[in-house]
Amino acid sequence: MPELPEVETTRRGIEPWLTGRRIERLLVRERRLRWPVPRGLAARIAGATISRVERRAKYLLVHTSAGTLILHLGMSGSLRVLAASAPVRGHDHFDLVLDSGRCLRFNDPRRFGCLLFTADDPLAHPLLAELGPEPLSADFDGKRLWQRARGRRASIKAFIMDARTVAGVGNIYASEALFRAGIRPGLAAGRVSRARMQALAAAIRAVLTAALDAGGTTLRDYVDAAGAPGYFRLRLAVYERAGQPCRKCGTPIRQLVLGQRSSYWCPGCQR
DNA sequence: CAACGGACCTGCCTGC
DNA sequence: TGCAGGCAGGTCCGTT
Repeated sequence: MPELPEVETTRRGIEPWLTGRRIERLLVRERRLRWPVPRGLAARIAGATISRVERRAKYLLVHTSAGTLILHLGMSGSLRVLAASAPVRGHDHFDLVLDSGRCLRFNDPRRFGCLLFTADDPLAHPLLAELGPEPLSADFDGKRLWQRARGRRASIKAFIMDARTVAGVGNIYASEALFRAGIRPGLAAGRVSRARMQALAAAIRAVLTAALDAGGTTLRDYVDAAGAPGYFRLRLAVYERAGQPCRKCGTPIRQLVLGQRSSYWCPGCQR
């Protein structure tokens, strides 16, 4: 799935096509997503005007005059802006049809994504209320990371992938950020020094920014709003590079499983 | 509370 | 060739 850079790339791609448009209708072909698409949502949203498209963590929030659509891409989801008449392909689960003749089409083979709705403040929605700070915002720093890690015995990798610690860091960028910060992924979070947490916060910010500049990472399914892949895969230092030489020191990259997720690291560069 | 395993789902790859 | 098993970018939920 899409982690923060892929979701933000999607947001930037769809936003100009959506803002100011009227929703003609919501066409749901498959309501069985991570949570069922709410019954009656189509009737509720039809005719509403879209005011803006926001991202919080890996959620996309489509603000409209009727309320806010809450979207998540799950592991394999993507959103594209297409002509409303474009031929439907497998796993095209819903279209948000706009008055421009185009539609926002959601495709998700694994159906881990979702389409929900709230008429209230979306940031107060149960799925969003407990999220940690945005990593590219000013209220995210190493001091905060360090304070939260006190007494934690879980691995530093699992710790930074916990959305309550920091929002938007998934499996790829967790490994990549730890490589950049020189920290072994299996180290207990509570044993990482304050100085190294500062380096880690900076590394998270740097890797997400670099990935964003490259349009994200495409491993399998991800495409942006225009159907194009992201090119950060070419620049991954460790992710899915087990056995290959570290680009910095030549040591073979190692793979291990932490919290049921594959993790990659360089024994030469990471302590 | 923190930590862990299971659950949700399809597609693709490997090995027997 | 066919089939079982494992794995994949997320994250909620129930249990220890």
